[in-house]
Amino acid sequence: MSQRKVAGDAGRATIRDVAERAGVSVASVSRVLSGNYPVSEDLRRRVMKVVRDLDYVTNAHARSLAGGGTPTVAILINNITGAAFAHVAKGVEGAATLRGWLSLVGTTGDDPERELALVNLMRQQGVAAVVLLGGAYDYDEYQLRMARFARSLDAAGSHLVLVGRPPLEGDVPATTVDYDNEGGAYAMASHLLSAGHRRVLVLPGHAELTTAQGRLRGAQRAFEAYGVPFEPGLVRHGPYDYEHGYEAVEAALEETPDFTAVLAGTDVVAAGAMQALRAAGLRVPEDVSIVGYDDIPLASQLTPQLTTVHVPYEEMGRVALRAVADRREGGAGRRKGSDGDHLVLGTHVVVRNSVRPPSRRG
Amino acid sequence: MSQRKVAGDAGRATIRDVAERAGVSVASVSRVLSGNYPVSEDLRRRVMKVVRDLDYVTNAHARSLAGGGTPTVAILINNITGAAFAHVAKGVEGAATLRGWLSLVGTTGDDPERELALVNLMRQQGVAAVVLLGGAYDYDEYQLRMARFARSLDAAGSHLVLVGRPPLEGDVPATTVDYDNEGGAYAMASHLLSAGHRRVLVLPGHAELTTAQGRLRGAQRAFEAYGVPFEPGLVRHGPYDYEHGYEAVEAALEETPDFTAVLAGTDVVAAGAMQALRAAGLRVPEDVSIVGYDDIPLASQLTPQLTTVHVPYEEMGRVALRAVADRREGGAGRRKGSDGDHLVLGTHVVVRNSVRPPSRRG
DNA sequence: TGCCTCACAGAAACCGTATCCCATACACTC
DNA sequence: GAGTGTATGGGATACGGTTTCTGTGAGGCA
Repeated sequence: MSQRKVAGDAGRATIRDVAERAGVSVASVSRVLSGNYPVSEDLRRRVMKVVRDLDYVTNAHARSLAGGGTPTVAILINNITGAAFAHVAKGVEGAATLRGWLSLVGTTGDDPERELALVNLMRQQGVAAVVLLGGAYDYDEYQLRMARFARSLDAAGSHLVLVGRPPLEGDVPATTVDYDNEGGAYAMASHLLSAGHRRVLVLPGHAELTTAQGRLRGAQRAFEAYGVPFEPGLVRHGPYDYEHGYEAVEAALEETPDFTAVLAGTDVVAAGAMQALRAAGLRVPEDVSIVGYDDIPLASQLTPQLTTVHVPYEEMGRVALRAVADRREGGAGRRKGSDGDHLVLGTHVVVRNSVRPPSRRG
Repeated sequence: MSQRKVAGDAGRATIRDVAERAGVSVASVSRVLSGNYPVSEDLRRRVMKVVRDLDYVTNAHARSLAGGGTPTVAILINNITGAAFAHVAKGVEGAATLRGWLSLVGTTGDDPERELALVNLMRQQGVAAVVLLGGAYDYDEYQLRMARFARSLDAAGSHLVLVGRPPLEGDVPATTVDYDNEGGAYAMASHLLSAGHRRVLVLPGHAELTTAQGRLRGAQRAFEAYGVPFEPGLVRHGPYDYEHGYEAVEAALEETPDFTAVLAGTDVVAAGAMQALRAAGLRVPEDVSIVGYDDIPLASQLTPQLTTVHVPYEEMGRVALRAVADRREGGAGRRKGSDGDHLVLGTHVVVRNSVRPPSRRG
């Protein structure tokens, strides 16, 4: 009698099918599977056998609708291809999996419209948190947008986490996980200065990008600390990509060729810069020293291996997830403005082979 | 009266809240929002205003339980950090977004247990398809595992897509998107041979990895075509990473130092090989030529820029999603063994600066 | 032996949305 | 002015689980 149902089953088996076939109630099956209620060994065995026979899995949608369900974190990235972001995603994903959480990844392609659409989509999914990665432009509008997102998610019982972005001002329900951008740049610049370099080409990134601003500021502070005048003419802004590194060095060799070192805002920019120097017949590090920022795998795969600033991307991801999980377990009604809203991780210089004392090439 | 509900609302607003506040029925709200049923302009306005006021979004779980819902693709990756995989993921994600589909990413960490767990998790989520990326070991067990996955997903109305993995034998409901692994290796080896190289160090990858087997086979065929004896002693197997490239070259320089070119199984392996050659005082490409495989961004960021085989990773991702979408729209009851189960994309050699005719170093 | 407690199983009430089926109002036609 | 068709809104139900509430048999104790 129940054979017909099972045989002609086009879609997936339901909990009712399992119950019927095992000769027990639906409630019992649910209890065996979720395991949060005592059941007799006999019942468990009978149910599990049918579950295996039917290759049954519970319907996650129904489950989460009924109140149970796996918590989910959404990770929103500008560009899944960026090496740094991949590491953060890995950290989040790993920590999520460890707790049995699920993680979703969406890419925004640097488009604010898509970012908005994705945040809403994630809200529909009822995610426990939305993790936003990557640098942000245009400080004022950014603050407004993010504050709206934060409140909107908060009202829906979710939470916004900003990773590698500037923290939000005022009383906004969001968590920020950041690293010491300026401090890393300070240390990196100090490293060059203490090696004797005085004329340093600085490629901090886009002027509007907060990350670039921090890195530039750190470099400036180091110059001040060493009593070396900082030359605005040796600063060149541009995107964080290989091409910019190449072109910036090309232009600098034309206009201000007396620099003895390059302080790149990113390892990828450094790779481009290195290539341009070589194309101009200059040796690295004998003629020109060069340093990067981020410590992605590329840094140790270049020749010479790149001295750079290690940013704990993967740990940032883990920390972000832990912050969300703690908040969720530590009771929902957490006080606004409580501590732990802004976590800052440290960075450090990784010394490899791309820096030498300045030559007298100039 | 309804004020109490709205004001004290801890979680998110429901469609009922919206209906009540707008003074219409739940059904009407649903119809306004999904837009697949005629509603009067007046009704639409009233409902939309309340939706905005309450910042309401529909519950995706409830929606998909009730039959509607956004199709979702799951992407399962070994390691999110791998550059090639990131590009496939990007292709899938992009194509999915274009159709309004959602995409989920999970990482297996090369662990078959986790792979199984993830496939089940995705089955629970009711995904439209599961896309599995990356090379696979152990041919026999692999076939069995995948066949089980395929049938299991198929029974649940979902579908398995293998990308960059060997196709399944027999009558299994799965789609494979592949590229011409062997052909690319053949072309790459021919490139070296036609430049005059005869003693070539080959680093195809792990011997059990099907990708490595294909690349090795392609190289062998090229040697045969050129009438050059293929030396098994110049083949060194190992993982697809930087360290293997370095160590393999180090060892080869010790044992069989007369090679004039390196045919690396991967761009990353090539990077390691290049570094080891430099460490031994050899110049690339003046003393030793070197080629890679994959054409990831790294290839053009090395010095010299790497000649390599371009694999259309992103397109593979797009193609994979298109295959799933077509199948889903083209009626569920597609005949088994129908065409389109195995799609093969072409590759081509990208010539850069890492190959020269052999020197008489030896 | 009778009563009470405990351990477990079943029935039923939700969770939030889509949709089927029916009711109503209005415009038209004859 | 009655009858028919069309456009649109509402009520009820289904989706597949979880959980609360209730019921029942077995065992412990007097």
